[in-house]
Formats: sequence, structure tokens, C-alpha cells
Amino acid sequence: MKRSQARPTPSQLERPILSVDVVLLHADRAKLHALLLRRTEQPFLGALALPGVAVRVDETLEFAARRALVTKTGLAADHAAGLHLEQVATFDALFRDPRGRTVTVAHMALSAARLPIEPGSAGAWIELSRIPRGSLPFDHDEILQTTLSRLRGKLRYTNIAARLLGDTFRLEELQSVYEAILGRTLNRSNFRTKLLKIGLIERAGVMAGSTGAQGGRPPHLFRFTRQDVAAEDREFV
Amino acid sequence: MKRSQARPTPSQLERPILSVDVVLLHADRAKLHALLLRRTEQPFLGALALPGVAVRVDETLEFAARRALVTKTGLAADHAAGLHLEQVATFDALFRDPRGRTVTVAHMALSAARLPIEPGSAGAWIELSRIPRGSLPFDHDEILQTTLSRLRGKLRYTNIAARLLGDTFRLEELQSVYEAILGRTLNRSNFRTKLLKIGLIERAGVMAGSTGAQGGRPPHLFRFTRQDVAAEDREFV
DNA sequence: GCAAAAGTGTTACCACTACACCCATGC
DNA sequence: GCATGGGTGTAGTGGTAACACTTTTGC
Repeated sequence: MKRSQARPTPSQLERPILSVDVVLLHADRAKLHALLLRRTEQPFLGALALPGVAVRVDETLEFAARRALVTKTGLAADHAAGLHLEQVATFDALFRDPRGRTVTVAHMALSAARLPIEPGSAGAWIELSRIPRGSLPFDHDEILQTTLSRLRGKLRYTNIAARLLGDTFRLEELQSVYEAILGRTLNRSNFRTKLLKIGLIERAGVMAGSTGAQGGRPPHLFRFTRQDVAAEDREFV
Repeated sequence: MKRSQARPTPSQLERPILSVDVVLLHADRAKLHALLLRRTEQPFLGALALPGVAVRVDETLEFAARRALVTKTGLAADHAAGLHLEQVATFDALFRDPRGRTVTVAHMALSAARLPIEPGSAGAWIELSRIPRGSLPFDHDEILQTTLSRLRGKLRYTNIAARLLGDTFRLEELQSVYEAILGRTLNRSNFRTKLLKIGLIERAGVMAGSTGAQGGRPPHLFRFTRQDVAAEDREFV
């Protein structure tokens, strides 16, 4: 940390810029969507990218991440304040940003609702399957994949799915979220039995009326038993 | 990323310093040891702390982490180059360093051997139970705990323990490493059966002669089947 | 009554745990 | 031969996966 007495070389005084990038996810009709930003400047003008900002000296990474969502995508500040936000990993490849050395701390944000984006802004919700590998600028493909991998991991032993759904939900909705993230189908009967047995979710009344067009038995509503994101003793999916 | 046209305020131009801190771990006689550094300057002069350096503009985080080990603790450069090194998390509390805003990327390094520290240097191997909570400066306690938690997690579903042992080892040694990290005893018979059944380890001959002072059956030697750190399908401890 | 959606039960299988017992060596 | 460390087997238990079946609604 102490600078040497001799005249410092440029590489000893120049420092990497620190930034944050945010992957905001939302589950809509059994599909995962990410909030992307259409770039309005070079490089990668016009491309869809993750929202991000340089970190200021007087703010935390979490603060910077929420600031990125608000200022870059037109998300309402109070909406951004309520999002689940957690650090994923730090990306540091030397030439990841052609403008200069920037190290970025990737964050995962989860939203229970498809939050409204300010129409004039550059933000847009994009379904994940419509983001081909290699289509995002910088190293944002890698950041997205790492984030999804992290989400997949935490889904197996935490109640993090609660952050992607409203207070109450049908079991079929919950299962859809799990299936969308895990990328495989789950057995309906076993899914219900297990999640109830380990006490991850509990009943919250019955939904009024049916859901489908052709009728069908009205579903129960459920809620997560814990409001905070907590780890279970063992994996359960 | 684009600077505003108006005259920038200090907080818009000042940036956090980026650093790395390294938790180098080694398993010795069923105990985990960490490489710590006795500080030779303020603040926290004389205290034991994690090795760390500020990141230069032209180096990766991994490079900086190895540089920290070599320059701060007197570890041989070729030894440092062979260590398993992975990113853990980024720590960003506003006042974590009294000298100024510094964001640090914590790294976990694992060594198969108790690497020799240069005698004149400030480095020392300290057994983890001899590092009381709250005894490390800065937020290094939190960094250490987070690193151990990560190691504990990866132990459950990867072969990362291979990085803490030599090429071949007795099963009892391996079990000791697992027990030291998990903080609980494991059943010898089941441990052996499971690790062999899932193919995590394989036999590598029989050790010549006995180990104990009072005799005993000569143990088999084992090795990990995979040399790279890879995830299993399911947790196994 | 029929189709659709949701809820429940059953069974076979597999994995995990705990424990006991057997084997090979030094002294 | 006995203590010690290492290797192997097994029975009981509990969780999981696959599947069939029942309930409740709309039309």
C-alpha cells in the first residue's frame, strides 16, 4: 500500500477502474427474463448489454448496483430499493473493456414482478432463450452465464425462489420457476410432497375460481415459510 | 462510463482503490493452517493479517494474488505459481481500510505442502484454532470466515480436497482433511465406501511398511481420479 | 358426462447410517 | 498373542422416483 520512494512507474500509479454490472432477472409465465440495456454510445452502440456503472469512492457496491438500474434503465428508485441483490463474482480480464482497464463486480438482482421500465429509457425485458450465446458485448455473456449458474446452485438449497414470485402463488407457478432455472422438468407430485415436508412452503388459502379456460380444480395458494433467504440443511431439488 | 460535461465533483472523479487479499490454507496433521503476515507498518502494526496488494492496471486479480504471496511473505515464486487459487468474494465496506476507500477481492489459495516461508519475511503458518475471532485487523476476520465457508461448501460437491493433499495419500489423511474443514467427525467405513463408489478417488498401490509406532496393517494409497477441480452430480458429504 | 387442472397415495428401489467384524502388521 | 491401524460386510432406516388414481371445476 505504501508507495515506493523512487519515482513510481505509470503501472504503479495507474489503477483499474472499478464498476458493477447487474443481471436483473424475473420469471414470467415459466420463462426467465433479464433486464437489458440498449447501448446509446460506443463501443457496441445499439447492442443489448447489462446495466452497469463505475463505482464512486463514497458508495458501496450494492448502492452502485441499484444506481445502475435506476439511472440506466429508468427503473423507479423505490422499485430498485426493494429488489433482492447479491454479489456474484468479479470479472477482471485485462481487455474486457476496450476503453480501458475496468474490473467489474457482477451482481444478481431478482424481481417478483415484471417491473415497469420507463418508456423513453433504453431498458427492456428480454427472455433468456432469445439471448443467443455470444450476442452480448464485453464479457456480458460470461457474466450472465455465471449468474444463472449461481442462481441454479442456490435454488437447490435455499428459498431464493421466493424473490422471483409474489407473496402467494400456485404450486404450478413455483414449479415452473424451478423448471425454468434448472432447465429440466420436475415431477409434480414429488415436488409438492418434498417442499411441504421440509417446510419450505406452506398453504395460504385457496384461489377463488378456476384458472384454465376449460375449468379444472381451483388450486391452493402457497407462501414461503421464511421471508429471508436462508439455506436448508440439504439440497432438495 | 461517460463523464458528465459539467465540472465533475470529487466523488465523481475519485475512485476506490482495488486490492486483493489471499487466504492461503494448508492441512497439516488433521489441522488447517493459514499463512498470515505480521504487519510491519501502520495501521495495525505488529498484528497478524492476510497478505494483500493493490491491483496494478496491467495485471489480473490472480496475478496480483500470487504477487502478494511472493512479495509479502517470502514464498518462492515457483511455489506460488503452482497453488490452487480461486476468487472468493469482494469486500467493499466503506471504512474497511482506515487509510482510504479500498475494495478488495478475497482469494482462496490451497497448498498441498507446508510451503517454506523465507525466514526473514513476515510470513508465518498459523493453525486456524489459534486465530481467535476478532483478532485479525481490517475485515480480515470476515474474509477468513467467508473463505472457510466457501471451502466447506465446495468440499461437499467437488474434489477440491485434492489441492490440499499430495498426489497420493492414505484414506485416513483424506478423512482428516474433510473432518478439519467440516468441523465434525465422519464414519470411516462409509467415507471410504462412498468416495470409492462415486469414483472420486481410486487406489494407487499399498504403502510400504506400517505407519504407526505400534504396527498396524499397511494402508492403501489413493489418488483423486480427476486432476482438475470438478463438480459432482450430487453432494457426497 | 367429459376434459382439464390440481391434489393424493402407493410401491419399488436406492442411499445412508450405524455397527460389527475381519485382516495385517510391530512389538 | 495382543494392541493398533486399516479394510469389509450387513441390516435397518428413510428418502426418492415413477406412476396411478381421485377430486373439483367449466362447459
